[in-house]
Amino acid sequence: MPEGPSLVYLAEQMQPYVGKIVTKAGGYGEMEKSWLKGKKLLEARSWGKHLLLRFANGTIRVHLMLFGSVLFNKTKKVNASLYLQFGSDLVNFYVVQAKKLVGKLDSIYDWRTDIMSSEWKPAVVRKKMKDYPDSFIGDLLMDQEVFTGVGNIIRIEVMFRAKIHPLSIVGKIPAEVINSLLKHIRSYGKEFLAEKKAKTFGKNWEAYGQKECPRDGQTLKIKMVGRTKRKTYFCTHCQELYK
DNA sequence: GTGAATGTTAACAG
DNA sequence: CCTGTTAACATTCA
Repeated sequence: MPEGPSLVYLAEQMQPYVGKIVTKAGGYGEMEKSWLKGKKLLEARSWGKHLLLRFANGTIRVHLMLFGSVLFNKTKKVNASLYLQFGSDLVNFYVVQAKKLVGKLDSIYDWRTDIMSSEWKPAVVRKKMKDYPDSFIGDLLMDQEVFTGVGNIIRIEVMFRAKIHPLSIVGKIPAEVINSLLKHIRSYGKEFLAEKKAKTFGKNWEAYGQKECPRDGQTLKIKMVGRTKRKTYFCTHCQELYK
C-alpha cells in the first residue's frame, strides 16, 4: 500500500470527512484518543508516507508501515488499531502506527521535498543531495528527508527510467542525469497515483518485479545492493554506473 | 506451510 | 560514542 502516491490517494479519500465531527475514536493502538471526541476534522493531507489528520487541538499522524490498510464503512475480522466514527460513518485503520502531533504542520514538515506535493522543489532536493556526495544513489533515494515519499518501487522504477545504476555515487552523477532522475520521480509518482485509482497498479512496471530488461532483454539483477536492505532490480547493461 | 512483500525503529553488538 | 546488524511489529498473497 504505502508509498507517497498511495498516501495522496488516501488523503483524497478522507476529504468527505473534512468538516465532520469525530463522535467516537478508538482502537488498540497506543495513541491517546480522548482528545479527539467532539472535534472537527479540519484538514486531511499527506507528507510522504504520513497521513495527516488535523484538528484544532492536534494532528493525527498515521503511518501504514508495510501492512497498513484503511476501510471506509467496512470492517475486517481483526481489530482496528485506530478507528474514527463521524456520526454514521466509520473509518477503520488496520495495523497502522498513529501518533499525535502538536504544533503547526508547516513548522514540522518541509513540503518542498515531498515528491507528490504542489510545493515540491527540485532545486531544494538537488541542494540536499549535495550533502551526501559519497552515498550510493540507491540508498539515498530511500532517505525520507531528501526524497520524501519514495519507497522501494519508486526508487527502482526511477533509477531504471533515468538509466542510473543503483551503486552510482551521488557526487559523480552528471547534473543532467540528476535532472532526468528528478523529472522521472515526479512523473512516475503521478503515474503511480493514476494507476492506483484505475486499479492498474503494477501492470506497467519496467524493472520492479521483472525478470528481464524491457529495453535490451538482458536478465535483470535482483539483489540487495548498498546498505538498503531491500531487493533491488536493475539492468547492468543499460543503467550506467557513475563512480 | 513457507517466504516474501510498497516500512520504520528500538535494541543490541562491536 | 558511533555504526552497523538484528529483531520486532503485524497481514496478505503466491
